Amino acid sequence: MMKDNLKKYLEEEILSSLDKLGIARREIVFDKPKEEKFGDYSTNIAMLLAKELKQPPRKIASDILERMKIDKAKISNAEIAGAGFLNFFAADPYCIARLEEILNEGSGFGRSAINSGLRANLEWISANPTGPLHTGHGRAAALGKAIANLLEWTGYDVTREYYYNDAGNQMNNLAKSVYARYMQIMDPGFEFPDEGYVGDYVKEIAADIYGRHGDKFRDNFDSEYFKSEGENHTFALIKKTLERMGIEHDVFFNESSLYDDGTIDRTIEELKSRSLAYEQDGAVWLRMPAEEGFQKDKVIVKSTGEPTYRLPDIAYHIDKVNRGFDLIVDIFGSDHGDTYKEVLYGVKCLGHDESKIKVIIHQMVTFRMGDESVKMSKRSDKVYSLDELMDDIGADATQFFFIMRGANTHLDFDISLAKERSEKNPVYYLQYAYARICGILRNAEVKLAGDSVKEKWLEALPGNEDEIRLIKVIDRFPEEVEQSAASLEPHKIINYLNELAESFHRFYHNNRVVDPDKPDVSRARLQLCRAAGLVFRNGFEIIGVSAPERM
RNA sequence: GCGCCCGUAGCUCAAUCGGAUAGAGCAACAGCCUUCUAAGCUGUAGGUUACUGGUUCGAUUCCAGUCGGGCGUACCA
Repeated sequence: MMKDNLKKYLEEEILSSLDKLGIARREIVFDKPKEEKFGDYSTNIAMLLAKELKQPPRKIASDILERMKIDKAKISNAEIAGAGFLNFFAADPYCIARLEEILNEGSGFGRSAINSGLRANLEWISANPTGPLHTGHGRAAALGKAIANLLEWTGYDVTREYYYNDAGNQMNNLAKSVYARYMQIMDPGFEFPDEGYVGDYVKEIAADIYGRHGDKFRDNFDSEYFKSEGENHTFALIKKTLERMGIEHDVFFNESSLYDDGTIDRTIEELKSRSLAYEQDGAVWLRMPAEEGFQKDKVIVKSTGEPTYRLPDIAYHIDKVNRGFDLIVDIFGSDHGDTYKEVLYGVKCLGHDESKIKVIIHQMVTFRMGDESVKMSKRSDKVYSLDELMDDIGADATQFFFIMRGANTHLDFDISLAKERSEKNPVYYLQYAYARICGILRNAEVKLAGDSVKEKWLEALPGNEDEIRLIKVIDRFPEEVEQSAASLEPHKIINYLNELAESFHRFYHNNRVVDPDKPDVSRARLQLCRAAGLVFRNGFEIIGVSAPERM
């Protein structure tokens, strides 16, 4: 890729300097300095060598620099600064020439092939069908959507997966809840179960059943029927919400399939035969050794004969490993922070490679409406659903807010703020920049009608400070995508897009793009705008928000 | 009690294997629209990176301890 040229070129030059100095080759790491005066690329190699060579870092830097052949067409300036940093400044003409390549790449600009040929599995949300998704699911939902995109942009073939369980107590509870609401239609005094699901959706399911079957089930609790009605209706709600968020899973993996094909039984036997599990008090316990950091053994099969969630989870992860993925990503809330370790341990001690499994633990989101905290429990009737959140602040802002911060930080989400002052919403800062670009292009169609881009349009670009800075930010997009994908942190893309918007807004403010008196400059700047717009569109696609052409 | 995570400007958060003067947005203050969208731009102010000690050329980052918050610590998921 062209964008690597400068870095690779500098790396080669430095390595060849090291050769001349008789210093062993090693990895040269370049940073993008925080401040412009420190250049576009910076390396601390001289400081790292100081101890080994027992020489002052600045002298080493000077030795290296003297032996480098600096091509002025690429690097306008190279200098030693601070404690011994080597700073390099990209030459303006070189940057400007990049524009043409970027525009040629088009919607592919930012994609890379570093992971092509590899397969990734991303499993997230995975809520059981006992109720609609609530705001507590939002962060994982939004993170997963963006991370799946990031992985695809670096070449992975991504399988988006949803794991669920439609058996067990929770579903029985849903069946009882639906039945109680059904009975209450005919007999308002009918008792509702203590632990029942109180959400309105349960009433709607009951009303639907009553509408179709009348009193057919009066005093006749067909648990399987009510369970299946509950599941179907609830899953429809969940999928509708996901669709609205722009999330589509490729695989819905039903936990019960692990029972049906005997996987669960085989897993138990294997654990027992390897003495990794034992029976006690009528239950089966998994040994959780203190050396691995565990506190005590855990039950994997209850004395009732029913497995706890850990056992199928272990079997499920082994299944994913066996499916041959090169990368397996799970996204959980911090309430699962301990249990995933147990699952990984189970996978490992049964002899499977757990190193391909990466677990993202996101911290809890604190929702509030002004000063009032918002509860998210499914068993409370004051649930704030993901749908309601999207109704209130829009799907874009919802997606954006959930991923704008690192997953591993506690997120404070003031819904009333996002509602009341949505025009102050950071997502609009980015989208507005894009809408502005579209506005300029529309204007150009009118004012510069009939003109087309010439072969040598680049020469007309004045190349002032605002333009050069904007180009440099645009050019960084591919490596930002790579880094963001490698660390599975979509918020980095948002930080980057923020920088892009800032550069663009400043450029826009100081430079008239469409000027019929200067058609060549206009066309050159239009191309710059197109390149910026391209990165916004591609960036929005990754983080999962829309690219509005008007606002 | 024990384990994991977090603690950075008034608020919400960044900070690229440990790097240069710790950065944005919001809120505050002062400016900028006869010009492609002012949902914008420019400037000012705002900090003992919770605290203490350690490791080193250099620590928000790594280590130990203390304090504060979140989540776990179920034969729930």
